[in-house]
Amino acid sequence: MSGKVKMVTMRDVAQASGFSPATVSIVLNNAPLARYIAPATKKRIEDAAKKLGYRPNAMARFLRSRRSQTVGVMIFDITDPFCTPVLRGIENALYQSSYVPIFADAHNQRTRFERYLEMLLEHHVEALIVVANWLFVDIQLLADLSKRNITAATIGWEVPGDSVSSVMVDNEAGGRLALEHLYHLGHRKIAAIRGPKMLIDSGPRWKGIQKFAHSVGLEIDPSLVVQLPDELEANSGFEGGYRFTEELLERKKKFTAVLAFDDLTAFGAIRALTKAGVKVPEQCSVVGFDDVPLSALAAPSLTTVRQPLEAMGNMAVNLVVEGIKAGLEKRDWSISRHKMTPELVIRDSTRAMLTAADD
Amino acid sequence: MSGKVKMVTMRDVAQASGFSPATVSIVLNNAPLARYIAPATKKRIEDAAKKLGYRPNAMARFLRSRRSQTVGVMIFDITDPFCTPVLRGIENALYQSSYVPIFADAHNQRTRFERYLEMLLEHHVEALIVVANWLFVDIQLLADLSKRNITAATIGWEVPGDSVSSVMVDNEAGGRLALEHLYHLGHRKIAAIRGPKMLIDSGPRWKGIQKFAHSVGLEIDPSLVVQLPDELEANSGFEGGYRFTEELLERKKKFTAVLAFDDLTAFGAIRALTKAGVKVPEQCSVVGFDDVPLSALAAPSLTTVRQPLEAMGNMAVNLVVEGIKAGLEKRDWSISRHKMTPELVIRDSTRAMLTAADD
DNA sequence: TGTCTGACTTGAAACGATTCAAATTGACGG
DNA sequence: CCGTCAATTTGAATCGTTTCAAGTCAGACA
Repeated sequence: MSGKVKMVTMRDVAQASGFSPATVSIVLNNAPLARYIAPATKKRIEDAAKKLGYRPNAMARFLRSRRSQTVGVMIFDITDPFCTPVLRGIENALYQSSYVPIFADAHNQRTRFERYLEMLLEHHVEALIVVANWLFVDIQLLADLSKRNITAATIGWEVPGDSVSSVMVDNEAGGRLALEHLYHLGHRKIAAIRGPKMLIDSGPRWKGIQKFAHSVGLEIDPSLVVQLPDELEANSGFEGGYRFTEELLERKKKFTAVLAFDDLTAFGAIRALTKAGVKVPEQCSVVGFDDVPLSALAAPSLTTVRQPLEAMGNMAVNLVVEGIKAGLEKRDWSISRHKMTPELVIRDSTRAMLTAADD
Repeated sequence: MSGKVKMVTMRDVAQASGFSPATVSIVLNNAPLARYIAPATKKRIEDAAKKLGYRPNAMARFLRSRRSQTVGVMIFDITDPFCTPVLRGIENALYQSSYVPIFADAHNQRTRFERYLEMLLEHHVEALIVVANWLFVDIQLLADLSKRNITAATIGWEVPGDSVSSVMVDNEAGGRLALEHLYHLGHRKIAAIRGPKMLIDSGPRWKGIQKFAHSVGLEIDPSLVVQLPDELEANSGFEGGYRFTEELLERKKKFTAVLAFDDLTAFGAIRALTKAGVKVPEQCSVVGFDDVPLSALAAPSLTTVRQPLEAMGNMAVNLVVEGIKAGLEKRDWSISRHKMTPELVIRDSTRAMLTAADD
């Protein structure tokens, strides 16, 4: 149908401008040597390039310069609403740095993770960013990357050793914020749905809660505490929240607030409460964690502890870009672990206790 | 830190196995010529490759064979919940075909779209898939792609001309399903929030509604119909739904159901109704369109017309993969336009009219 | 013995860019 | 008129694969 358009190569630009390919390369890339090129020459070359519609061939460029302008972005499950803002943050920061993201979604499966890793390596990504929030697969493989001089960063997870940078929220501070909020609203009988043991976030988040409770002399009734099981189903948070809230209700112990492990869990809890005829927030407050996008839209909108997801994506990119630069300049460089500060977002799912209440 | 690991090239495999690079290439790619290679040779080469941990260099391969194993995926706004399932569908299908997606998010901005297009071309993607649901940017540029022999497909939008395939939902059928449902529940005073004029979906969806109304002799009161403005804000659907429902309520005309343009609009409507003290679904039913992931989780969960989003992503990939194949074999090939059938998903935001009602 | 078949393998030329060491040029001081 | 120097520009090698036309070689056949 269409007459195959011949690709415009650097040769063509050289011919058109009357200089050699070497010069063209130097000018168009603004290489160090460009300092010595006469301004008139530069102009002629640039004009020729524009007129011909020259577009550098990223592949050919890589072959010589070892730079693919490409970064692997491995998401463990794009279906999880947590991931979208993070991805946005990553994408945006990469765009600023003129890198192009190669997208991989592991679907929470180890084999898929491995195969994608393989593919990313074949495509010679200059760095790898892994978003691994709700994840039950070990990612030790990442440690090997540093051997190949590929900088890597994880978001929402940490890899032991000193070869992978990471960006996480300060879970302990977040846990504290959540309980503090309920406490100040006057709640004392507080149920809690803890995160699965295997999740890295669960521990610190709970610790923050306990610390605050202790600091104000609040006792958390163990019979009002449940823990999500280790599962890797998508949306298992919602299901879990629903099921365990039902269980809490069946125990017939009174509570006026629920501290959910994350937003999805919170939605599950709200659903269970509503179904049981308990009005949120009138009769029971619920607070989540993460502030995934739908939390603002849901009815009632969710009070939650916000992770700065987009900023975390940004941060991870900045880290690996620094790593890439260091590698190029053969500078020393060491990984870093970032803890971002969470923020309480107050919406409609929590409410102050009526004066009548307490004990 | 780490001792730079030398890359294993095909040369190394050749040396190790005692054959020439040419033979190695033929064997490892299972090229046509492999028919003539002795089985013993194949085995030795494959063993050597495995032992050395050989990994083909995608870039070098491209340079010669013109195959990048790469497909561009341009999303107009990943923040829109509509996009996630589509992306999942695309990713999954590409993975099956051993293509790697290069991810681009236009943020609904023309300049960004153009720049990304440029970058994708530099990376020599073999095809391009564009997800463009809530989009106010013209994508005529896509037509140029066919000149470069790059097959393209759009999801949720159509490009005039015969150079770009497309996958859309059958909006007219969907509109019909929505109204039909409300009608069968006994609703007669139905408010409608139409989509923005510039959106390609708005027209057909409304047409489906009107056709059904006409077929059962239902009159849709024009004073109960509003139309969303042309805006490109993220979540403008939610805002719009909220604002226009408030407006409808102010008009003091009674209605028992709302036909929202899409799910986000529906959530906005529900929020406005709830705020005004109108209970959903007890006093007013609301039906959406799309079935974005959060529709199942929200409270009340949303009755909606489902677009098979993941399948649409799949479909688009199949189309472009066929296009790529045809191009390689120099076969003729022409684009196609697919209309997927929508499906009514009944959840908790709609309810049958009480007998007392009507007129 | 010489030639002819297959049946396998391979040499060498691309592909499009980058990178230095080296070439060219013109001017200038001696 | 020559040597030197600074200011520009370039030749040619190289990156790792793929691709055919062409090579090798053992045995079969005349």
